[in-house]
Amino acid sequence: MNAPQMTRNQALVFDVLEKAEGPLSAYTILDKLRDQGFRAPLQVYRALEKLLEYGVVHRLESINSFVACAHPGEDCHSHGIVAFAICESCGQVIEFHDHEVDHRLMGWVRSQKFKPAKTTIEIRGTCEACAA
Amino acid sequence: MNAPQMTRNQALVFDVLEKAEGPLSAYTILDKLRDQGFRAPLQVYRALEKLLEYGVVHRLESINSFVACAHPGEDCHSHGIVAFAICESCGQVIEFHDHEVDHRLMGWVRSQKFKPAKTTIEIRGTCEACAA
DNA sequence: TCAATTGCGTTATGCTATAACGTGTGCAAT
DNA sequence: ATTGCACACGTTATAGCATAACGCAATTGA
Ligand SMILES: [Zn+2]
Ligand SMILES: [Zn+2]
Ligand SMILES: [Zn+2]
Ligand SMILES: [Zn+2]
Repeated sequence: MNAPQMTRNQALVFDVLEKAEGPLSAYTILDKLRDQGFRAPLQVYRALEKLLEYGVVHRLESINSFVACAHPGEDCHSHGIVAFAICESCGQVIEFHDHEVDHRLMGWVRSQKFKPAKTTIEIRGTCEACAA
Repeated sequence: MNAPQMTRNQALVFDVLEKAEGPLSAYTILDKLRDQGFRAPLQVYRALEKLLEYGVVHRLESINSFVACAHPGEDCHSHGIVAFAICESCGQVIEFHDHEVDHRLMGWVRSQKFKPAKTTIEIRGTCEACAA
């Protein structure tokens, strides 16, 4: 999925996510866009839905938050499963990919004749900087 | 974490999960336990919190639901990262483990000096029986 | 022009999860 | 026995996350 042309709302939401230090919840995004005329959650969720489709934003299932893709231009859909390490102390997120992990999971999936649609890999813990 | 002795509420919640065909939300569990005297979400969430500690229940982050461990007696904490394949059609969940995946992820984590606390691997898609 | 599609705004609602307070019970130290 | 603590429990209220349903406006393509 390639981004055709972002609408105003999509661009505003994406901009907020790109400039953020870490992942943001939909309601946090909403608050940051009140001055630009955002009034309701749906404005954010509808924009996010498209940005997820375009592959320029990722959803972190384990913390109900969203983050801009760390590999712009590479088209995350093409480089396999995306994994995230989430620091529960500072909120920083590291996005990475591991082809061997993809390979093992897809092997298992094949062996079960399971048809994967969306795969989530999220490691929550403490980043190096935050380590005690 | 080994289960010392379940309280009444914990046993009721666990029983519901064990007898269920698939994962259940906290509120669905609540509804199923109204006849046993459950009135409020906290009764369910508090029981779930303990059951998760004991390792006899897993939380599926991507669908905000809970499922009884498919490998009773093995102590899921001991056999590494737990992964789930979730059929979005019939709701069935397959719990599995792959040491190579663990190994790769833990290798990455070490290389980043990231300290993992809890890792989520969830594959949403369609199971063999539900395939078109 | 007409119909279909898409984005948008608004209101209302539903689902998920926790805060805060108080009660009762079991158990150990004094 | 009394005191203090830990823990489970019950209840009410609130916070946080997400979508349904309606109507309007702009775009596009037949
Ligand atoms: Zn990405
Ligand atoms: Zn950190
Ligand atoms: Zn398990
Ligand atoms: Zn199925």
